[in-house]
Amino acid sequence: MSQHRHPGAPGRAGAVPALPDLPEATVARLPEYLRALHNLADGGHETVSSEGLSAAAGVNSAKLRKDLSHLGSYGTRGVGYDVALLIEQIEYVLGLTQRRAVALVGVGNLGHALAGYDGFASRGFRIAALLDADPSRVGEEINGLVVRHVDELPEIAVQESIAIGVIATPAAAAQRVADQLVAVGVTSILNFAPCVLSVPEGVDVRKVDLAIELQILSFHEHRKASLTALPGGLAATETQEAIGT
Amino acid sequence: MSQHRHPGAPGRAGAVPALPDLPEATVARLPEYLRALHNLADGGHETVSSEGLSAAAGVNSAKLRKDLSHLGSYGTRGVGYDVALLIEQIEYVLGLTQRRAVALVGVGNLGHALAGYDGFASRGFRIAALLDADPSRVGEEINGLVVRHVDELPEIAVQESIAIGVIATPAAAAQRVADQLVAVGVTSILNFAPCVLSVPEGVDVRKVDLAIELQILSFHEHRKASLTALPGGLAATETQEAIGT
DNA sequence: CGCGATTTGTGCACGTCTTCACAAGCGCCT
DNA sequence: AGGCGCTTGTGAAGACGTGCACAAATCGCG
Repeated sequence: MSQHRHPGAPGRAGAVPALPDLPEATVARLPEYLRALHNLADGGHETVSSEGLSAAAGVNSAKLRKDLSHLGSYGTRGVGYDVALLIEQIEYVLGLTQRRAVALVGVGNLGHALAGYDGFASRGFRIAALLDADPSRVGEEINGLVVRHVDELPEIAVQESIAIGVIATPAAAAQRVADQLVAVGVTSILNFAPCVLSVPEGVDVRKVDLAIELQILSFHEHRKASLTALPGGLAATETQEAIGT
Repeated sequence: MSQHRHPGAPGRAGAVPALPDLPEATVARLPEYLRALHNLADGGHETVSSEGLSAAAGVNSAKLRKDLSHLGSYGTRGVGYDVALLIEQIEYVLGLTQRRAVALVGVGNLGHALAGYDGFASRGFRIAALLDADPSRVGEEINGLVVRHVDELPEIAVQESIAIGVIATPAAAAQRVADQLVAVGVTSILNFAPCVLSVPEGVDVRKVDLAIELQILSFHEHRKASLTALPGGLAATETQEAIGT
């Protein structure tokens, strides 16, 4: 594919490709850059400036340049970044060069939607298994996959090389599922259940709580309301989403 | 007792009490504290120490105390925090004393699930309208609500006092929907579409992108794999990923 | 009534993240 | 070849967030 140098993917047999030690904040933005870059590539752009890309990703351009500089020097001064090369680099760093297998546990309301969400497949992931603890749900077919019982996890994990577990169960069941996932060697968990998971060191958990997002918005609504009600108190406190057009 | 002013004393109906100026990081954690507090209250606890609450919320206890101190002084040294009082205070600050009406736009795969998610109702929100641009979806009934066409938004917004808009449409439609929401006065948007929204100043947008969460986990998987490959080389799972040449 | 056990609230130091501003590098045009 | 305009990459400064460690406050008990 590329005759470009691969600083992140050296051919040295046995050597570990030195992953740059990226700041967490940068890691969290890379997927956004990646999405913007794919859009640009689809639009026929071959290069893009930090200004252009940062606008497409909704961030400050200096921040974007600093983020990218952590990956190495893939831009050309006076020109910008090669879109295809940058996509390749970010995908490599994010570990998306291999399609990771995801096990989704909990096929209720939300789980159903996640199972049918094609954004996973289109961005480097493969839902390899649907699991549920409820026997009445086992056997159901969703999107071409048959729901299996969560106790089958050990065999499935080996068979499918599960890399990531997604928990979409009720809160009460989440910790137990997390324990089961950890037991079969899963070290990355995405938790949609509204509860705190306790996992051993070395296991990464990310949490998505839909109600929390609304509550944060509610705070800002409340705050905006109280500000406009105050006489002469129009504080210019911007939030982070000022994306000019 | 302290003669502290109670910024959130819910007794005062007319005047809007000055909201403390909270750090964003604190605001983002308050909902988590609130959830933990509700659990404690259900469990019969009347008071809780910062140590106990922080464990239940999965954070450092010093951080918790600092967060709460921003709300005012609602703890008692030597005792802890009054659970009921703290719930009341946090709910007040987050603006949850009134049940906010949410309009959900996009009743596809994900939208369906969100419409049926009872976590919204149980945490202070009311899904007041389901909207879609697709005429073939209009009229469908989900969870007791009938899907209406998105062009009816203006009337619905007034009728239902919509406070928050949730966008669960495909990315291509999201900006248009956002514009429509802003046009009817919505100033808080939760966006599930994988794209950047451009909105006028004063409108808050929060974004939830499920694939991005997985990609962040993927990075850490990738990183862990490259690290464990260092000593002795047990990385049978991921060695093939460093195909460079 | 005073003392010790307990827990909050916070000053301080440290690390991370953001943003500005600009030198260095690159390509194009004359 | 040389100059000019454009863009990257980065040093430095400041804002923000975190966590330790401890004084101040409170309760219970003898």
